[in-house]
Amino acid sequence: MSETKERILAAATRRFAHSGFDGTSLSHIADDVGMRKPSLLYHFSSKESLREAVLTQLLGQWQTRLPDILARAHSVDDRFGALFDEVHDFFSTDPSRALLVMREVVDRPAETRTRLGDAIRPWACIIASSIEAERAEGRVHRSTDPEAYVVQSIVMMIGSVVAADFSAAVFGASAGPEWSERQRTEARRIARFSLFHHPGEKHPS
Amino acid sequence: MSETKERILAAATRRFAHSGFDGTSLSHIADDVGMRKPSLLYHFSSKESLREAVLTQLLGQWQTRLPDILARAHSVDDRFGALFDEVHDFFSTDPSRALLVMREVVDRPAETRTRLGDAIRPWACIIASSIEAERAEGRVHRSTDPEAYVVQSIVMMIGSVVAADFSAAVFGASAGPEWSERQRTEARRIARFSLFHHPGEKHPS
DNA sequence: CGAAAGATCTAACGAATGGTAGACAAACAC
DNA sequence: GTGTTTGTCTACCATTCGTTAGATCTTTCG
Repeated sequence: MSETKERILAAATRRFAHSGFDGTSLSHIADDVGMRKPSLLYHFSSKESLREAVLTQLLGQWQTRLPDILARAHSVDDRFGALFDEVHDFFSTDPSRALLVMREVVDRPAETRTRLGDAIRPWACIIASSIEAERAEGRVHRSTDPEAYVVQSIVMMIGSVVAADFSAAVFGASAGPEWSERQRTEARRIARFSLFHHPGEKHPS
Repeated sequence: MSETKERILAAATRRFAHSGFDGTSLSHIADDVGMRKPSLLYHFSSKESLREAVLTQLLGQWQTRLPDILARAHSVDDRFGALFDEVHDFFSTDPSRALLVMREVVDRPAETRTRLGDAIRPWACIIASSIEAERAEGRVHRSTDPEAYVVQSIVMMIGSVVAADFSAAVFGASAGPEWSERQRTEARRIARFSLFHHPGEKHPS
């Protein structure tokens, strides 16, 4: 892919994530790149094809990182923490990813069910059945619903990234890496404590 | 408010939630109500004022239900479960509410920080400090970050409603009340187990 | 050099959008 | 009855949007 196309794609990704597809005009993107609208359409034949390219790139990045994620989840001692951090990092290092996923889900439900669904289903099912196995052996809470648990975990990761600035304002905290880190830590703690049995640490005294 | 205005407001709420503000034209809303665009603008002077009215109504519904929520959270034995169910019900009984909140957060971050933030801050802080108190007395996990916990809980409730149809498709489940109920139950379980100490139920034998 | 290909530009088009002007009709006030 | 208010309409306007046509400039290649 030519360097120009990549710059257009980067600008479009940022704009679509930030303002939404309908809220972004080709002129906006063209301005970001430093060219005129028709020049942009020379590289991408239509606005729709630009959306396609943005989504394809996002899913590509996801598929590229998948092996790393699964490998680290098997090699490391703390499989759960490693898996959680990897997935969370994918979205938090570039919040545009979280915003794009969320916007696609709500703006184009039908298309997203197949396109995004197919990309997520494999490992979502693997993780769910893995949790189910642990549940059968009594290592995770008996009342756990593995599939619903996976959904809620993903929702927490994406949602907390998307709402980071807003949630910081609610509590009068300054939005930034510190607040994001608190969210990440708490999300991981919630995911872990709600899944595994923990020794009662009541009355630490 | 006149009955006509209410019908317009209802249609606008549905459209804004479903297709977004930018993705909705006044003609769409007018068609839903069964009138022409200028007639609609007779009741709401501009599209922006319509958005304002939709948001005001949503916040009004929230403020109206607040007393019930807090009252039930104090009268009932299971305060936590009652509070969770009340808030969750608010969004799940009318998913448009969840969609609208989310869209406002991502589409108009600056305005939302003050408008929505002011509406949520009071009780979010109350709950957070209430959790903090329980934490100090050792009734909730010591590692809990109360403010971050509240954020994650809200994110779970809103996010799982917004993504309900999509998540059902991922796991091949049929989207519907059954799937929603599984999500709600699991979200509540996650929120509860990650907050309170629980007796080890390992090896139930 | 000269032709071809690649990339960007200006100009414009058709469609859709938010909004306005003003006619028209029904309901109400006096 | 007559005037006024209320509500809906048709027609239109200005703007913006995605897209196309075609000229212009640059680079490549023989």
